[in-house]
Amino acid sequence: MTTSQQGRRPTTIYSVAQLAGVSIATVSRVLQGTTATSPQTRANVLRAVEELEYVPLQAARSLAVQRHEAHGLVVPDLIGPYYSELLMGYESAAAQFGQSVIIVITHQRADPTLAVRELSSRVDGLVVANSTISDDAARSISRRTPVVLLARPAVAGCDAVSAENVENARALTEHLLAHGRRRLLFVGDPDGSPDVQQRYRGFTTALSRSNTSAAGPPVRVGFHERSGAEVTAQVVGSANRPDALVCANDELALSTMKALQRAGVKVPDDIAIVGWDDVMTARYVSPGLTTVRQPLHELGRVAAKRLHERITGAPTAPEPMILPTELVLRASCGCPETDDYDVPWVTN
Amino acid sequence: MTTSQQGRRPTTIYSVAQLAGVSIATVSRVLQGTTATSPQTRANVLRAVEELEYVPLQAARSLAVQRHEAHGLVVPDLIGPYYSELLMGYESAAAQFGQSVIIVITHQRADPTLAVRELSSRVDGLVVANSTISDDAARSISRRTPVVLLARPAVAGCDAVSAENVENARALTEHLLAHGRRRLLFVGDPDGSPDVQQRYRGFTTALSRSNTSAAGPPVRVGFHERSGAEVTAQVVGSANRPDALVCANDELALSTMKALQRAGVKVPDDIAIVGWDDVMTARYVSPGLTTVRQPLHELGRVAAKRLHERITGAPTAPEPMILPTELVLRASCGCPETDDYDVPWVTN
DNA sequence: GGCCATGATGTAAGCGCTTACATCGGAGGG
DNA sequence: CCCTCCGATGTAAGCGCTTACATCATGGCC
Repeated sequence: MTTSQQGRRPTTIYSVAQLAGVSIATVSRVLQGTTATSPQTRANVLRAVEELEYVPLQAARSLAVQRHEAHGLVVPDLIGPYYSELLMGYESAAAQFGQSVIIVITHQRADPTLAVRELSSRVDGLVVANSTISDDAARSISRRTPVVLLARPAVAGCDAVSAENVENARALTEHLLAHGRRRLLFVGDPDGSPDVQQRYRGFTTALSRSNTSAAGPPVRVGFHERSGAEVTAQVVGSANRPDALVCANDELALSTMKALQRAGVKVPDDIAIVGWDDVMTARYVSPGLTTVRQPLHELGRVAAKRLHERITGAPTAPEPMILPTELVLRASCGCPETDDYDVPWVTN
Repeated sequence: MTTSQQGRRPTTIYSVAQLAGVSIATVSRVLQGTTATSPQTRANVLRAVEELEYVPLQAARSLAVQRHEAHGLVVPDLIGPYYSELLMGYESAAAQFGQSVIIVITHQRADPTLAVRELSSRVDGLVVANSTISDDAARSISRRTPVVLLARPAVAGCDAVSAENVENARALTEHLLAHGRRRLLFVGDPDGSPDVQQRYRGFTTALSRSNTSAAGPPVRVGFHERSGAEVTAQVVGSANRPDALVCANDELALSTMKALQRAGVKVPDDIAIVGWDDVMTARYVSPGLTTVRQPLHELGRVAAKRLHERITGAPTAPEPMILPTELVLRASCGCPETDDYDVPWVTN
C-alpha cells in the first residue's frame, strides 16, 4: 500500500510536499485550512497525504504553535465508579474540544507533586481531583498553567467544580430523622477528605437543627470494604447502640451492612444505613441501599469545559461551580423496597 | 517567590542559562546528567532551576530526542471495573518506565480510527483493547508505531496480551456439569467480541466432551444490566427450560439473576448462574455469584511492559502472552455459600 | 618548560512543524 | 496596453530543546 518505507518515520511534511510537488508551507496550509489554496493544489496535497498516510508530528506542531492540545487529569485512583465515570465524561468533553487527555494516578506514586509538575510541561492545563496533591502544589502549578480543582475547596488562582455535599448530607440525615431514627452515627473520617468533611457538616447541621445529638463521634475508618467489619465490631458492642449509620461512601455502607447482617443485626429494622455514590451494588443488595447519586459524568464534562475556557481565554464564571446531587431512596433507610432498575447514565 | 513573571511562559532553558551564567547546553547537560559537569556549575544551574521553577517543555524535548515518552491506551469505555483496573495497572507500570499515558475512549466517538491515528502522532506506541478499532486499522497503525493488542486476537505486526478464556470457560462449564446440571445455556453474543467468542468456545467444548448438548443457541444480548429482563423472559417461557446459565459477564449474570428471582425462580436450585469478571456486586448478592476473576491489574501492567520493550527494542517474547485466570466459586452455581471477603487486589 | 591528553563548557545545527513576509503571475481597470 | 492589486505559493525564521563538534584551560609527562 505505502510505497516508501525506508528510514524510520519517513513521512514528514517534507515527503508530502515533495510528492505533491509543492512547498511544505502549502502542505501545512492545506492541512490547517488557514489560508485559501487552489483546488488543484489542495487535491494534490491531499492525495499525497493519503498515499503516505501522513499524520503531522504532534510535538513539532506543539512547539510551533505553542500549544499542546492536551488536557491533564490527576486523580487519586480508579477504584469504584467515581473517577471512572468522571474520566469518561472528561475525556468525552475534551475530545469534543479536540484535546487529548493525559492521566496521572497519584495513588501509589512515589512523588505525586513531581509527577504533576512534569505533567504540566506537556499539557495546556489540568484538572486536579481531591486527595492527590496539596493546595500549595496546586497553587504553585497554577501560576504557569491553568488549573481546575475537582471536588475540593477552591484555592486562589484555580477554578473549581464539585458536587453538592453539605445540603444533601443534611437532607439525607433529616430523612433518617423523619423515619424516627434518633441515635445516628457518622461513619467515615471527616479529616480524610473535603468530601467527607462536608458530608459530616451536613450531618451535624441536621442533627443540631432537630436538637438531636449524634450517637457518638464519627467512626474514623477508611473508604474501603474492609472497614465494614471494624465498624460493626464497634457498633454492636457499643453501649448506646445507634439506630442509623450515615456512611461516607457506598463501599463503606455496603460492607458495614453485610457485616451487620452477618452479626444478626436487621437492616433497616435495627439499624438503618445510607451511603454516597450509588454504586452498582447498591441496587443489588437486600435491602437496597439508600444513597446519594452524584453527576459524575457531568462533573467531568464541566471540568473539561471550564478548563478549556480558561485555556482559550473564553469568558468563564469566576465562582466555583457546584453541581446538584440526587437522593436515591431505597430500603436500607426504612423506606419501602422499590423495584428500581433505574441504571444511571450508562445508557448514554 | 518567583522573581520574573513578565511574558507568558518566560522560563525557558535560556532564562535558566542566563541566570546561572552558563550556556543552554550546560543547563541541558546538568538536567539530563548525560555529561560530567563541575560541581560548581551544577550547583549554580540547579539553583537557577529551583529559583525559576523551571520544567523543560516536553514538546521541544520530544522534537529534539525524537521520542514522546508517552504511551497511548485505547479502550472502549470505563464502565465497570474491567478497564478501570486495567488502566490503573497500565498507568502504574508506564509511570515506572517514565512514560505518560494518553487515554482514548472510543465508545461514543464519531470516528475512533481517526482518533487513534491522531493519538499515534503523540505517543511512542499504544495499547489497543478489544472492541475499539478494526484489525485493519490496528495493522495500518502498527506499520509506523508499536502496537500491543489487548484481550483480542493477534494481528500480524502487533504484539498481544490477554487473559485466558477458553480453558476457564471449559472449567466453569464442567463445574456446572459436575453439579449435575444438564440443560446449560450460554448468555451473550459470541460474535460481539473475541472474549465472548472464546468463552463460548470453552462452553461448547465442555458440553461436547461430556456428550451433552446446550439447552439452546446462545442468547445474544448486550453486556449491560438491562439485558437481564430480556434473558429472563426468554428463559422462563422456554419449553426446555435451562437449569444453568453461563453468562458472558457479571453485569449480565447479576441482572439476570435478579430478574429471575423476581420472577420466582430459585437460584441456584432451579437455575444456576455464573459469570465473568468478579465485580464487587458478585460478592454482595445472595446467592454469591460464581465467576471468573481476571488479573486486570496485571494485564495492564504486562501490556505496558511489552509495549515498552517493543519501543526500546528490548528483547521480547514474540508470541502473545496469555495470563491465567481464577475461578471464584460462590453459591450461584450450587456450591455452598462462602463467607468470602476476599477482595481482589484493591489492597495493593 | 613545552606538548598532549583530558575534562569542562560553549557553539551551532537540527528535530518537524507554522506563519510572517516576499514573490510571482495573472485579472481588471484606466 | 500598462499598471495595480490580489490571490496563490514559496522562503525562511523561529518554537525550545539535545547533542556532535569545536574550543579552551589544565595538569602530567618527558
